[in-house]
Formats: sequence, C-alpha cells, structure tokens
Amino acid sequence: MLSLEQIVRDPDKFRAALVRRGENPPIDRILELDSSRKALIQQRDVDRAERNTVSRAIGEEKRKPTPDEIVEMRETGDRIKAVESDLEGVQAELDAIVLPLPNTPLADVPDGLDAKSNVIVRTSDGATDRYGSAHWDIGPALGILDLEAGASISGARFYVMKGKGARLQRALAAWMLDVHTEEHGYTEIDPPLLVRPETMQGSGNLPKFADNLYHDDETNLWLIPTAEVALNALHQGQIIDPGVLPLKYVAQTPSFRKEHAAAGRDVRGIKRVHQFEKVEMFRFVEPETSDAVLEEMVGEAETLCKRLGLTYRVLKLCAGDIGFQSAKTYDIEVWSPGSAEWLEVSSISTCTDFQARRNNTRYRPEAGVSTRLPHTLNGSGLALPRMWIAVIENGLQEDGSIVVPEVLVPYTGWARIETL
RNA sequence: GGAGGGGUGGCAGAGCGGUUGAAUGCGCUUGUCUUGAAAACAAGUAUGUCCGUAAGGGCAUCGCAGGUUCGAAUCCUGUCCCCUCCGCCA
Repeated sequence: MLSLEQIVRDPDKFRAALVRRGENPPIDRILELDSSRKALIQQRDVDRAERNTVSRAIGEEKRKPTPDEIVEMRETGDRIKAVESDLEGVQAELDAIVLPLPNTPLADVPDGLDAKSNVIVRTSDGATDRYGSAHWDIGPALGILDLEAGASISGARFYVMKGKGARLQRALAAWMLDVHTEEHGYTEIDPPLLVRPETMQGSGNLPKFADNLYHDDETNLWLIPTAEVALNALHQGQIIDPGVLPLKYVAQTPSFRKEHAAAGRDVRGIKRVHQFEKVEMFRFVEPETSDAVLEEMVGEAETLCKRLGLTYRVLKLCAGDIGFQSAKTYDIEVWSPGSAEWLEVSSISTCTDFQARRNNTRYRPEAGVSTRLPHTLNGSGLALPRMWIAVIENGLQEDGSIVVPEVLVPYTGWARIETL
C-alpha cells in the first residue's frame, strides 16, 4: 500500500510515478476524500472529548447524571454515531482506491510500458545459438516426465515427474536451499501453503489478483502463488526489535497459480503450469540498504546459474513491466536450447516499504526511538520446473542421455540419466 | 467433532460499570551515591491518529467486530486465536 500521508504531501510526485507504470491514479479524488476524512475526525473528536469530560466529572463527583446531562449526552452520542458512519464511508472509498494502487517505481527503473522496454543488464558467457530437443520430447523419451498422466489426474498444465526426473528436481531444490542457508546466510522456513485473506492482502495479491489464486470457500483460505506471500507475513503486525534486521529467509514451497491471464501461452511442456516448486529468498532490511541488497540477491541467484553451467542473462524490468508490489525488479533468464528461447527462472524485487505498510510490519532502529517501516525484498532462487528444463535440455548428449551438472551429483547420487 | 478454561503494556500479573492508558513486580533508560561496578534511592519507559512551525493538546487502542449505557478493560452477542481433557487421525 502507498502511504496516504505521502500522497497528500506530494501528490504530483505520486501521479508522475504511477503514470510511468501506465496507471491513471485518481489522485484528486484521494486528496478530496482525505480532507473530508480529516474534517470528520475532528468533528468526532470534539464530541467525544465533550462526552469524556462530562462522564469523568460524574465519576469524580460520585453522583448520578442529571436528566439534562443524560439528554444532552444522548444527543452527543447520536451525533458521534452519525459522523462515524460518514467517516466509515469515506474510509471505505479511500481503501477501495488506494489498496489497488501499485508501488511506485524507483528513479533508475527504465521507462516503458511493456517487456519490449526491459533492459539487458548483462549476459553470461555461453552459447545462445545452441538448439536441441525440447524437454517435452526428451522427458517422456527418458521416462522421467509424464505429461499425459498430469493431464489425466488434474487436467491441462499439470505434470508428473518420475524416477530420476523427480529425483533431479528434488536434488536441485535441496542444493539451492543448502547454498542459500550455508553460504548466503538465509534461515530456512517451511511455511503454510494455505493462508488467510489478510496475509494475501499484506503481500499485495489481494484484492487485485484474486482471479489468479486458488481459494477454498469453506475455510476462506487461499493457496499461495509463491512463498513470498507467507514469508512476507512472518512478522505481520510486529515491531522488530533493535539490532535484529536484516532478516533473511529462504523457503522451498509449491506455488499455485490459475494462469488465466496467460491462457494460450507456453502451453507445451512444463514451462507454465498451475503448480510448481520454487525456492524463494526473502529479506527484511533497513531502508537505506535495500538498493545494495537487491543487487546482492541478484548475485545470489546468478551464482546458482553459474554453478550449473547455464547460459543466462539479467534483465532490468521497465516501469510498466514490474510487478504490482515492486519498486524495482531484475529478471534472470536461462537459455533453453529446446524451445530456443530465454526462460525466466527468477524475478528479484525490492518492494520498498509497500508490503511492510500493508502488513503493519515495523522495526525499531534503536531503543527509545520511534518505529520505521522496513523494506522487503523477494526473489526466486530459483524456480524449479524451468531450471529442470534447462538442466535437461543443456545436458542432453548425442546418444540421448543427460549429463547432470557436477554440483548436483552429491544430491542425485548419479551423474547421468540414461536412455531407456 | 464433544466438554471446559483463557486472551490486559517488552515480560509476568492485578483490575466492585465511573479521576484506569491501566495497580504491582521484572526488564530497560537516565540521574543521585561510588575510584568503578553492584546495591539502594529518584525519575522515566506502548502504539496509532488528528490539530499545531513548535511547545503542547484532543481522540482511539486491554485479541477482533458489533451492542447496551450519560459512561465499558469490566455487562451482552458474534468471531478469531491459545490451552486442558475426550474422540478421531498422518
């Protein structure tokens, strides 16, 4: 959520920032509503002060209220209720406007309204003119991926991994978690996958993106579309003690997405599915450090690609292409020889104080000073079926077998997936 | 699923419907004393919001949401969460 206070203080700045994202925010209406909100609060408080004074006096003097006082205070009470109901209406309209507004892009985010304006920051060494078989052919041929079984069990965009295929995915996840916990200093978390509406709202997924989320009506719980949702909520409503930040969390969870918006795209194979595993990094940091931390997290994700020997590139997303809650995002893409395209395997963002404000997560910089909002950052490290695709397609040998990257061998227990 | 008990400040823990934003203890901060520390003593120690340049002041908050009342931490209703026992279960 954007700060109402800051919008009111500098409306032009917010309008300009949101226009860069292709939004047309009703800033004038917000200003109008905010000033009537403030006026109503004042009216209400004057009446409440009056009521408190009279009640306190009656209590102090240990007497019964006079009939006049009772009548007068009833009127005051009615007036308070009337003003409160007006206030509620104003507040509801404000929420309805402000809650769906996305975060404002940082100054160094490139201009542009769609993916065409994203900037390639760097590309690793490695071939990008390499073509080969696609995972949807290789996987079934080796008996490690069964797309028909996925479809028959659950429908389109579901898959089944088998034997060494399943093991390879588990190895990838375990290895990535180990690198993050042992080398990058993250604390591993195993969070709930079903969350309350408040939690979904805190991350920014509700109310705006309900149509991409799975939901259980009976319990009113939502399936997470990424571990970010749960990790972000870890300190919901809390004031983090001095000296505790930065907090670094990593989790491997399934992600559940309806993918309505992407209907018809990436339909072959397992590039875009309704349920996939992902290792997610998440940090709570002091605002001053968040820019440097974002670069550091990109480096952490790159490390994984490098050690797997994959060709990858880093993109800086333009203002119109960053996610709702993001203020700046880098994507990491790996080369897929099979589909002859770059696959997005990581999206790393700083959400500045946008999520912290929504969640009411605060920290105290030092004892005795007032609280501040931390910045939150999240990033895939990395997304699984797509990394599986890259490893399979890049490891494909002349004879049809797959050689897996050396770093994974301790986790798989074997170095090669043989032909049947 | 059934039967009970409970949610109060950083923590523990009081709180007949009326000077209760909240006793007391612990913790923490500052000061006095001390060569220093400890002890003792004194003062301070929640969050949010509105007005105000500020000083300061108003209002709200005792899980959450409603209700009763001139007045609610206290009474009523709903709801969420936690604990204990029984049942069921990986």
